[in-house]
Amino acid sequence: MGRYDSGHKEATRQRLIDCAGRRFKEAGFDGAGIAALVGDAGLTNGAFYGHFTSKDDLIATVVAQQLGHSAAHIESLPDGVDSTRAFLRSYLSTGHRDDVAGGCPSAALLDEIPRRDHVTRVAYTEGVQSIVAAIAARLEPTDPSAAIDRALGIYAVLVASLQIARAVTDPDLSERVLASAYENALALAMAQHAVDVSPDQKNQVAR
Amino acid sequence: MGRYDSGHKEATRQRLIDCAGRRFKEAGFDGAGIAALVGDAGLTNGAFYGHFTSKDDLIATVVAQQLGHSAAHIESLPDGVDSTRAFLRSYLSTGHRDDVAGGCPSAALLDEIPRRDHVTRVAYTEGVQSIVAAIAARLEPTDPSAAIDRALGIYAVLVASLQIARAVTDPDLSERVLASAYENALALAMAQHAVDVSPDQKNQVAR
DNA sequence: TGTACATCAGTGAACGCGCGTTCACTGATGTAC
DNA sequence: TGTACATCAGTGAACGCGCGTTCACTGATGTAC
Repeated sequence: MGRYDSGHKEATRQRLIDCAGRRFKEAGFDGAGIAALVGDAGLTNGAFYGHFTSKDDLIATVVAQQLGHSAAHIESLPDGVDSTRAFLRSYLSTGHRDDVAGGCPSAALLDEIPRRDHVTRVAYTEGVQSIVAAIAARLEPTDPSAAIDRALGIYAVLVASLQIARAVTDPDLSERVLASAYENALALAMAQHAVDVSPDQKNQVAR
Repeated sequence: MGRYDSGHKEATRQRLIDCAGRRFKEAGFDGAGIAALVGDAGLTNGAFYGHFTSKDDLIATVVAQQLGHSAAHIESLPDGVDSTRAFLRSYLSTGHRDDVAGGCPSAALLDEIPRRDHVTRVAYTEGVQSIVAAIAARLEPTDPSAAIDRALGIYAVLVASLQIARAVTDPDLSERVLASAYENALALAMAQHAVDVSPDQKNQVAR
């Protein structure tokens, strides 16, 4: 046996993943260097390769865990409309907007995912499916398939609105983006689709 | 006078901006190098600094133009619901999904904007306002302020759905994301908000 | 109990590489006389 | 008409720098005998 008790290396690895999550969300995958995030975890750069085979390996691991946290958070929420409202409020709060490092991984990193390797994209795919399923489970499950479709729309509104609220320099506009996203997400969550076209009409539109 | 006719330098500058737009959307601001994009425009790297003071200067210029193109495109659309539907269809098409370099700048770059300098963020802010105003102008303008709120939601659904459709490895899921985004965007475009809460109720929710 | 050795998480200097940026230079053209 | 010079968009080698990655080494501990 070595100098450290069992579980020590695993704990260090987890610390690296958590620090990397914060750094990646703050600076992007390209913008966050190994030396910096390994320093956050209280190590020096050489230690990194005892835990991960490459930066891409770390990225895939971080993406899987971060999206897993999102899904687990939504699943842990109590049932009911009030709880759903509270979730939308907190997701679209200025606190969340201003906490990129600790916030939603999709809002911080989504458009960089398509540029990453296959393992990372698979991790993201599975994560999104879990999150959307968790949102769908909160909607009236009369039609599970329709609930997934609405959940996708809600997640899209949340993610892009947070992205826009963060990108924009005008504070009033930023708050308006968050406020209108709340209304729009709630509309998708509560309402049946106002436009309920028949399959025939759908095909006409698709043409 | 020099060796080139008047307008030559301006044309070269525009060529650099266009090539940079494609490269940035493909590889991200960090991932696209000056040498590569200057090569696309048929020049060598030293020529760059005759046109821009820095890479950040180029980025701000590209962001302003790219979002300007988005707004101009929407403004150029004919009036009417059918035209709106056609726009949503084409934005959410697999063709657009697979053409990152030629497609929507927000879908490709949004979450990198908050990390860029102030000039770039101001350019983005103004661009988003134009785009949202152009979308709002297509909605029944009974209440202009409410139209802006719905337009923000529509833009959010479009952008994030395209991002997700690009990130995901499962082709069926990718197409479903696009299809459900169409339904959700249309619902926001056509319907009055199903949940039309009074100010009092709003405050209760906000608590 | 004491000594020699194995283990292994972490160290830190060094590597090649590509980046953004600089700068002395080129060379085709227009202008001055 | 001919020659010398100014202009200026573009060239291409070079710069310092930080990146991801490698690797010989350290040193605190457990094990063997």
